[in-house]
This record gives sequence, structure tokens and C-alpha cells, in this order.
Amino acid sequence: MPELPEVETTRRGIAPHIENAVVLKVIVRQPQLRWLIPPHLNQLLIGQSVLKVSRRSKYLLLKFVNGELIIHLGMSGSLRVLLSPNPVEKHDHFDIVFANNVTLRLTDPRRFGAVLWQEGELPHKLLKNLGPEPLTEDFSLDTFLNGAKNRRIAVKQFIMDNKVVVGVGNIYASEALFAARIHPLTPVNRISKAKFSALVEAIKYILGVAIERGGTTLKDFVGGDGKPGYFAQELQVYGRKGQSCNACQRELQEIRLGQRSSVFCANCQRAPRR
DNA sequence: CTAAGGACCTGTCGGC
DNA sequence: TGCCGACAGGTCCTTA
Repeated sequence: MPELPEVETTRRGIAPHIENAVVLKVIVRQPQLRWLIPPHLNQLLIGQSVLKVSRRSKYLLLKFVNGELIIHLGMSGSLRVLLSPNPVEKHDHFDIVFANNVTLRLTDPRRFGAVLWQEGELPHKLLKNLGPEPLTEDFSLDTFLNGAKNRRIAVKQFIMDNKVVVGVGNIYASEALFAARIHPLTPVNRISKAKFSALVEAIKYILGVAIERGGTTLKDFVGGDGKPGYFAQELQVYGRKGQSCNACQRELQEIRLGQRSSVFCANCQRAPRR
């Protein structure tokens, strides 16, 4: 479910409700997510207030005076703010109940998500080696030129590599490559400066628009405020295998790349010559 | 160092 | 209708 726009949408939805709120208690119903939820969160958090809700890559960071709570939504996670009592459902694994009657609830059927605690030295090990944020100036043409040196990896896998740039998952990687008219299999050492430049702009543009639309709702994604995202109707290639290209009407093709499906237009996105 | 593949887990969908 | 395999938004970890 969540790529960067969905995580950012979630951050914006929950922040106004929980920033400066004081933790009343933490409820863990299923501690085994991708990693075990730290067992002593109640001792750490009760009485503390959330100083800030931020985001790094697809990690949500809740800053407290004594450390940082890190939440990742994995593949199927969502976080919601509940303003009134709400029945607990099957995959509601984790709640933070605040003194202002707000509950922050993590739901995650596949349990690839994570809740981690980091204190002392920041950032957390998992955040330490991440590449630049795509929507900042830290991500530029140079990012790609430097990162592509001596590599022949397929461009789709390259832009999904978190050490190169963060936040580009399977949906937006496919969309950005279509926008930049680059075939997903193109080895990165064969991409021109101009094409890389177009790809940088495409990634920034598409992620930006997706955030404006409140993310992409597939299945049941809802932002922190419970509203769905509206980017799905703007997808050009993702999930459109067999349908016709919006630019040239040719039938969109699907290939598998690193065990992920990749839909593209073989006409608009030229196959690499070899 | 790079690259490839498995692993984690549940739900849903298509085919037989 | 039931069963089985394939696949789904992520990414760490192991192996070569």
C-alpha cells in the first residue's frame, strides 16, 4: 500500500492530532511485526508528549524528549487517528492512546510493518544509509550520475534502490519511467545525461502530484484522516497491463523484474539496444 | 563492492 | 463450491 506519497499523506493526517499530545498508554495486541515491537514502550512513553511527527523515506518518526518512535507501514500497513471509541478489528496490532482522547492505531494484515524505538545516537541503523529524499535538492541529476557509475543494473531496480534515492516504490517507479520514456530494463550505464535528467524531474513531479492527491488508493488505503487518495485515477501504466497506452494507444506490456511486475509501453519506452 | 534471490505474512483472485 | 498457486504497495538479509 504505502509508497512515499501515502506515508507523507499519513504524516500530514496524523500530525495535527498527536503533536503535543501526551501518551496515556500503549497497547500492543500483536508484537510480532517485521520485528518485535519493543516490550517496554509503556515505561518509555507514558506521560511523554509527541514533540514532532516527521518522515524519512517511508519511515514515520515520532519524536519524544527521550527518543524516537519509528513506524514503518510495510506493504499493507495503515495508521489512523481515531477520535472516538472504535471496535478493534483483526489486524489492529498497535495503539497509542493519548490524554486528549485521540488514539493512533496501526493496522497491518501482512505484518511487514515495524514499530521501533531509538534513543541516544540518531539516526537509527535502518535510516543511516538511506539515499536522498526525492523531493529535496539533495536529489538531483548528480545523484543518478554518481550512483550509476560502474553499474549495469536495470534502471527500474536502480531507482527503487533506497541507497540511490528513497521513496520510489513499484508504482511510482513504473510511472516515472513511463513519463521519462525510458524502458525499465535499460542498464543504467547506457542512459544519457538528458534521459537521467528527465527521470529526476519525472520522479519529483509524480511524487509531488501524488502527495497533492492524497496518495494512491489501491484496495483500502486511507490517509491518517480516513480519506482515500485520488492518484489511482491518474496512473498511466501501473496496473494497466493489456490496456492501451494513453499516449500512443498501443497495448501496455508487462515484464517481471526482480520479482516485481513492471508495466510499460514498448512503443513509448524504447527497449535498450544491445 | 554489486547483484540475485529468499524471507517475512495474510488476503484475494483466477483457473481447474 | 472448493482447493491451489500466484500475486500484492517493502526491504532486510544471506549468498555468490
